[in-house]
Amino acid sequence: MDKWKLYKGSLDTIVLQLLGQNDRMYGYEITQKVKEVTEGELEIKEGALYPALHRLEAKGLLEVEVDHVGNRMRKYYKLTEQGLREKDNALQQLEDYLSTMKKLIDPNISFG
Amino acid sequence: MDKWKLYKGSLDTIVLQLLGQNDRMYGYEITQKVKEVTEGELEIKEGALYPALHRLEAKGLLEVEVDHVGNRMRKYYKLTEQGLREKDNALQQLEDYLSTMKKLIDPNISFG
DNA sequence: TTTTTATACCTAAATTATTTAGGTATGACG
DNA sequence: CGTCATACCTAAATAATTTAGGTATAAAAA
Repeated sequence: MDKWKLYKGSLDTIVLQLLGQNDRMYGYEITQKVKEVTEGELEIKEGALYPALHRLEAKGLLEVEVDHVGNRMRKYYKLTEQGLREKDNALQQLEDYLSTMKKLIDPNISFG
Repeated sequence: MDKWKLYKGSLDTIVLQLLGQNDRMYGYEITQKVKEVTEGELEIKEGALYPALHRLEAKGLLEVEVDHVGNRMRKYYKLTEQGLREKDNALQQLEDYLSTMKKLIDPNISFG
């Protein structure tokens, strides 16, 4: 489905937001959390998520901590101070996006 | 600015919506209308718009009528019947996008 | 016990939507 | 005469995603 084409560009925002709510999370956990919270409506692909995490880390917005559960690796990510600011920024951008779309699409829509 | 990265994927929706409101419009007019309605917040690039119009036409969502004002060409686009349905569909998708983002981002946001 | 499913990480190639950066030409204004 | 607004267009580069793999451990099912 190309049903989710609107999400293009939203992944970073989602990741930053979840890490704002949960202090630290690992990649696989994020995919599951998103599926759970959205009741299966949105599925984050690993092929999109892992590169995104690496990108955000490279930009200094996330920091990593590698843990082990048994023999299995987990890479926990958390917001840096800069990431915290960027999270708020991303939220503001989402609101701006909304208000702009509203202007373009009103009066047909009820953004509730 | 990558400020508008969230708009990626929204262009078709915007075009369909404007044509739902205005019966027929030509490309340049759309760029101006968007600038006007959003008070300069969003600027549709011609390099994005014209290919999008051609794509939507190829999909059978728009039909063209070529007019002339003096010697200058205008290609007016209007929704086909299929385009009208797809317009409503796109609107629904936008609302779905919103409700999904709300689930992910609540309780921090007030989508008003 | 063997196979499958879930967990957990990853990358490369293809796809898609955009921006950037042009090009062509007419008409209006100074 | 030159510049700016109008009006169309495309090609190359950029960016974010999907698709389609790969590796390996742990748990559940057959």
